[in-house]
This record gives sequence, structure tokens and C-alpha cells, in this order.
Amino acid sequence: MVGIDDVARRAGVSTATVSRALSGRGHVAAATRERVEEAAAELGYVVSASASSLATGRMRNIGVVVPFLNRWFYTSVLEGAQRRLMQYGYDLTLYNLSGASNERSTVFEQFLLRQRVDAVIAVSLELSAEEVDSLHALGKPLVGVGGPIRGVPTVSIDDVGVTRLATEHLLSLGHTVIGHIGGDVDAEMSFHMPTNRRHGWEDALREAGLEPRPELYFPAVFTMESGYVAAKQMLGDPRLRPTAVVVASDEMAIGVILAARDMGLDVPRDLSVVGIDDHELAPFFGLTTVAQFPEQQGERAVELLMRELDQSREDEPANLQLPFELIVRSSTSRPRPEREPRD
Amino acid sequence: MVGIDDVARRAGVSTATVSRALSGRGHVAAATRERVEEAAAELGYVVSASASSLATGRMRNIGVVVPFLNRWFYTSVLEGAQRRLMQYGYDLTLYNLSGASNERSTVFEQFLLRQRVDAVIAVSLELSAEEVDSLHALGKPLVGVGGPIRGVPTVSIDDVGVTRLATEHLLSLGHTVIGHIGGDVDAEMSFHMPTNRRHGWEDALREAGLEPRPELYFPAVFTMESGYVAAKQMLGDPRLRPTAVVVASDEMAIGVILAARDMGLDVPRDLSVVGIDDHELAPFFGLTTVAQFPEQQGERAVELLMRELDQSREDEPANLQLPFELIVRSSTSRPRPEREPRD
DNA sequence: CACGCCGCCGCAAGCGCTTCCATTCCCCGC
DNA sequence: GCGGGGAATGGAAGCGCTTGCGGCGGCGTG
Repeated sequence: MVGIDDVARRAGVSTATVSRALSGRGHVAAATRERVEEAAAELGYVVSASASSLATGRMRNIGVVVPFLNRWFYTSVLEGAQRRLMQYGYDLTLYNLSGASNERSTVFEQFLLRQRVDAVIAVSLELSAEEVDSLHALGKPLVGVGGPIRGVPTVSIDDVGVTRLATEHLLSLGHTVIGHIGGDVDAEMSFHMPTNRRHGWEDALREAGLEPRPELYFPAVFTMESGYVAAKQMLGDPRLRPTAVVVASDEMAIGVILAARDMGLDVPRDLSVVGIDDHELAPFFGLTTVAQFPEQQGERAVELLMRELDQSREDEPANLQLPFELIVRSSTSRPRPEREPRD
Repeated sequence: MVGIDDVARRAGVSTATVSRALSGRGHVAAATRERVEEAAAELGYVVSASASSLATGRMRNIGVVVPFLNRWFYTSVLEGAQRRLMQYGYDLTLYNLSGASNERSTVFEQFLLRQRVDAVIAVSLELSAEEVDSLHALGKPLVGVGGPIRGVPTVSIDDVGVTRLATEHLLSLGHTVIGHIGGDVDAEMSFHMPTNRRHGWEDALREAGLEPRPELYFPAVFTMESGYVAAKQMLGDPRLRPTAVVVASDEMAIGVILAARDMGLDVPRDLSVVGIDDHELAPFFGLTTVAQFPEQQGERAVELLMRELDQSREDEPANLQLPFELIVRSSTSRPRPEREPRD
């Protein structure tokens, strides 16, 4: 294994100079640096991460904790975070909580605290105060993605704003009976997100002078199938007859479209549906949706972290609200006049 | 930061004994071990990964390289690998090649070779001889998942067997005009997988005494939309009139079902479709499919790696063929008699 | 009873870097 | 011409563990 002093010998300098030349820290004459770099390249030298970490106290590695892996949102923020981390020269080590029952505590006690990472990004995870504290006690910065964590900088979107926008879109098309299929509050580990999204629907309705009807809200988990089932219920109830529905995720929304189709309803003529996410399948299904940009969220989380790691300054925990955007496709239109009794 | 000698002092032993007690290596009296463990717990001591790595030369960290993240197969093997690695006390650091243009070389030169991992798992990646060699030169074991790599132990499924099984299922139902929608050989970075799957279709047909008709094969990339498009072509051609189709992935197969529906065809009455994967959406669409078990593939890959790391013995590179299994749902049935001209 | 073996433990030498401090040398300004 | 300051480099002390080696008892065996 070629080490730093092999390089030093070959370049005719001291190990101290090699270290400075290769890391870019400290003053090294240009000619010397060149010589060192050549020698290193010729020998195929790469610094030993562990030795370097031991000496500096920095691992150049950050931990990302996700509750699931098999979901578009998580893999997307992962992708964004990975890309940005790589640009900073950092590794990403992945912790997935969806495995065995007790993996959550294992992750925290055995891995995150094991001095293997400089910081952690928690994606859509509600961390307990102890979990946050134990991380902070080790001096490890922590940032959240997808929902606020007490006393921790977070990047997320405005969950009420997002459904409000979706609902306003429907309202502006002339819909007045608008349903909502949202996350089941208890079924998901992700904060108050489902509740917030429901509030956005209610707020928009109220602002338009319509009282949201509780029976037009259907809970579901964030899967296509669950959206399908909820839609069947909603559309099967003759007392409801919504002309449009805002759905808290694209996957569920696609389930809704499929359900409508199976019931002989035309989307958007008989039912307008708008989702949230801009999932990769949304264009295929012509789904109108409010795009959030999870990759960007991952990137911003990394940037936040890097700032904390570099300056080690105590800025106020800046909670970043990221933009979202309505994307109109073919699943929304004006309501069919004949289905609307004249008022 | 509490270090090993804090623990040693508190337990009234030497640092050597603490190290041995906590790591389980070497002989330590049971009473002593207990005392050390108590002291460590009270102080909240965790070993410094970098110091430990520097001393032992092991990082307890393995790198997993994937070409994409947003695909069911990859996240599934990732999930399996992660779970098993955690059981072994290893970290998983993730490298995703789908980012910027030159990330592939960056990953190899800057990260994998940076002594940050003990070994690497390459998922569905065709590594060049140089890439393999540079890893081996560093003494880093390497195992592949999802396709063979020259001189590297690999876990995968029998790609020809899998489509053969799918085709035989259709044959046994009485179908004789069976199309195939498969991966485009050039579009994917994943070996000869598409070609092998095509061969399985051809082989099964030939064994049944039917000559595979090239015009019944349609290339596609592995997405729902691409499957949809291919199906529209296949089903729109009046000269073809297949009664069944074997599709190289479930996502594509779902696209096929959707296309059939849009063309007014009933699945399975007018068209039987069988996919490959057992994707999470397959049950929802009633898709008959040949299940592969990517999580299991991830787990086995880890086990292979651990064996290589522990024994450091030169077994022959055992190429593991993992099982697959036909799962019959509602997208396949006997062909409609009236559509089959009597022969 | 004596010898030897073995289990248990401490000492101290690294592991391969980074960085503080000291040293040398050169350039500049007075 | 001389002193001061800064740039360039080397020496060496760690960073916090692991582990080979050796000492010291206790126990089994001849």
C-alpha cells in the first residue's frame, strides 16, 4: 500500500509538504505542488480516509436516514443529496429504517453515534427530543427534510400552500364540489403533513365562500391502491357527487384516475383530479399536479449542512421553504355543465 | 469527547483490556468485561471509527454502486443489502451513477479508491476490466448483482429461464401467438439481460414447436410509458394479432395493460400479459408475473462479500443463481376461442 | 511437590495522516 | 546595507485506537 511518505520520497519533499500540496491547505510553491501531484499520480496514491479522519476529526461523510426506500419522494431527495454531497467531496451513508422492528434504535445507538458521520440528514422523520439531543451532544449538525423538527433547520415545502394551490386551481375552473383524499394521520410517520394538506384544501374552500364538507374528505395511505379504494368509496356514494378531487400525492391520484375509469367516469369530463408531487408517472397519466422538487430539497439540505459544518457558526436554524408549482395537464377541466344543477 | 482511556480509568483496567472487552477479541475475564461494559455505558462511550479503522485497516463500510435510484429493482436490492449489512455491523455508503455526466469516473477515482470502503457491490453495472482491476489491486472484494461481471462473483437470476417460464405459462394456457416486449439492448447499461430475456421467449416457443416471429418482438426501455407505446404498436398492427405477450418487466407490462384497455381490449380475455419482477404495483393491476426477489439478491450479495472479507480465502467466484417464481394473477387466461382461427 | 501451560492483563509500538512550531531564505522598504 | 516580514519547507507530536509481546498467577499433570 503506497503511503504519504512514498510520495514524499519520490517528490523529494517532506510528508508535511505532500499533505499541504495535496489538500490545498497552507502555502506550497507551485512547482513543488506540481512535483508532488505528479509523484502521487505515478504511484497511484490516495490518502487513507481513516488516517486523515483521525488526524482532522472530520469523516467527510454524512448520514442520511430515511423511513422507506421504495418511495419516489425518498429516492428523489436521496438522489439530490447524493449529487451535491459528491460535489463537496463527501460520502453518503444510508440508513433505512424500514427494515426489522428495532432498527430505529439500532441506527441511532450503534451507527449514527458511532462517529462515522459528520452530520445527519433526516428525511420525513419525526425525531424524538432525545434523538436530536444525542446527536447534538456529539456536536453533529442535523437537518431535516420534509417536515419541521423541533430546533433543527429544515427544508420543506409549505404543505398547506400546496393543497391550497391545487384547490384554487379547481375553484378557478368553476368547481364547487371538491373532495379531498389525503394521508391518514396515524398511518404515516411524517409529522403533520397530512393534516396540513387537509387544511390547505379547507382554507381555499373557505376563502371561496364554501364550507368544506367533512364527508368529502377520505383518508388513505400514500399508495396507488389506497387512492383507488378511497376514490371508489367517494365516487360510489350517491350523496356526494364531487366534480373534482384534490389528492395529497400523485400515486394516490393515479389510483383515483384508475378508479374513475373503472367506474365508467371520464377524467376530466366527469371528474377533475389534481395530485401533488409531479411523480415520474404523472406525465404518463396526464395528471395535473402541484410539483414539489424533492431532488432540490435534498440538495438544499446538503448546502445547509455544509454551511453549518464549515462556519460552525450559530445562525438561527433557517427553515427553508422551497418553491412548488402547479403543472396543468389533462386531468383537470371545467366541470360538465349538465352535472351541475343550476343555482 | 470521551475516549478509551476514560473508560479504562473508570473500570480500573488498561486501555488494552477495554479494547479487548468491547470488541470481543482476546481473552477477558467475564467479571472484567462486565465492569468495562458498565463503565462504557455510563460514559456513553463509542469507539472512534477512524481510529479503529486506522489501527485495524478495516473500515466496516461497504460501497454500493447503482446506476439509478428511482427504480424499484435497485431500491429493493439496496434495501436488502442494507438490512443485512446492518446485521453485520457494517455501514452502506451509496454511490449513484445517474447524476452528472462524469460521475462514473469520479466515483471510481475519487471515492471507491479512497480507502473508504472495504468492498463494493455493483448493482446491474457492467464494469470495465480496468475498473475491476483497480478495485482488486487495492485488495477490495467486489461482487455484482443482476448480471455477470468478468471474474467477479455475482448474484443474479437466470434471465433466460425467467422469460422461458413466463412463455411456457402462456403456452400451457393454449396461446400460440405470443409477442414479446423487451429491453432495448442499447438503451440499458445492464449487460445482456434484455437479450437473454428475449432468448428465453424464443427458446420456449421453439420447444413448443413454434418458430418465434421477429416481428412479434418490440424493443422498449424499462418504463411504463415505453411499454404502453410498444403495446400500442404491437396491438395496432392488424397483421400480428397476438393473444398474449410476455413483457420483460412489470412496469412495462402495466403500460401494456393500460394500452390494451385504451384500445378497447379486455385483459385477459383479448390479451394475456405476463410481466417479470413482481413489482409492488403488480397485485394492484392483477398482473401475472415471474417474481424475482431483489431484496434477497441484495442480502445474498452481502453474505458473499462477508465470506470473502472474513476468510480472505480464494474460493472460486461462486456465481449465485437465485430462484424465481411464477405468480398467476388475473392478467392471463386461455385465449378466446373465436379469435383463434381453427387450424 | 514441582514444572509447565494457559488464561488474563498491561506495556508500548505502531496505524498514516495533519498541523503546530521552528527554520531558512528571499524580497522589500527605509 | 540592514532589519523585518512573509513565503516555503521540515521536524515531530499527536489523533484514538488495536495488538504483539511478555509477565504473572493458578491449576492440572507426572
